[in-house]
Amino acid sequence: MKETRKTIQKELVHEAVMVSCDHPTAEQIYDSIILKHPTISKATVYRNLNLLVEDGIILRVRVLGGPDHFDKTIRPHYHIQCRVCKRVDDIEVSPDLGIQTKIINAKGFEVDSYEIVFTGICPDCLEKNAAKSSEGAQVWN
Amino acid sequence: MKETRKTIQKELVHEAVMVSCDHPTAEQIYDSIILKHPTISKATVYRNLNLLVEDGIILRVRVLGGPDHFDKTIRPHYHIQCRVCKRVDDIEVSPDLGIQTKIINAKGFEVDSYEIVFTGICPDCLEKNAAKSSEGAQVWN
DNA sequence: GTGCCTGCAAATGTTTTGCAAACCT
DNA sequence: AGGTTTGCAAAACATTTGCAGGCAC
Repeated sequence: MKETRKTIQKELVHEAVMVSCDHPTAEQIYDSIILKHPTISKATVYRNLNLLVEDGIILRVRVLGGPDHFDKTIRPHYHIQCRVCKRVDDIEVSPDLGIQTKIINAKGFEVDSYEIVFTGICPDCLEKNAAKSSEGAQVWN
Repeated sequence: MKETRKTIQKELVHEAVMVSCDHPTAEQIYDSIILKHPTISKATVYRNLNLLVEDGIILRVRVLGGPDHFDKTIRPHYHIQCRVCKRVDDIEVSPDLGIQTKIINAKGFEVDSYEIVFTGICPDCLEKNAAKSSEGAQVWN
């Protein structure tokens, strides 16, 4: 059994994720910590995020083609990323998808999990586009 | 309308994807081409893969936490990645998941797409583990 | 001949790692 | 004291980009 020590840095990283309302990236977590504790290094933030994920205290949200985000909510749920501003948010699917691994023809694979990442446009960016397009500008395609 | 020229390199990249039985990464495509055409550069492989994806000739398969894979099969389908050897394979889901974007409570997001990536263990790695564990070794947890 | 495409090297962005010093228990 | 953790810098990894020369049309 590996010993785990309590350090200020570990506490700060944990706190930063717990306090966040969105789903911050390692970079954003680093930026928020450095305001109060300017000597912390980015490597330490990454190391502690990995420890917290391993211990099941926080969730790693991988998105396609960008940095990982982190989530204080452990309960199983899905995520959506805005394709304009890259923000990640939780998503509830109703009714539950109920993907049964046994109904999957997996070519002999033993399926243990799946992840769904939705892509869309967030309310803020929808609104910004509505404003912009009324003056003839096309913000995205 | 942007002109598109026919080049040997473009042809080689296209061919390499079409000939593959698995779902190669850019690196693997580069490795296979360089055997017959040793002067091609990796940047050219990446550039041509991007062009082929843009033109809808091949599919980019993004997996979580690793390099992109490429797929000659355009028909919509899902993918599974072996968490041991990282191999990607096609997967058929029956019945169709039928995720309706309108039944999703998306917190005001306009949902336009989703991707599902399954994770599991491929037949080859299952077999290898069976052999190893009979002699007391644990290959993975 | 125009200008897209290539090869090379360097840059980018994200994350990990080697190492010596500092810290926790 | 002994082993962990930190901070820093450098490496690792996947991919993109700037540029000068080459090739397609």
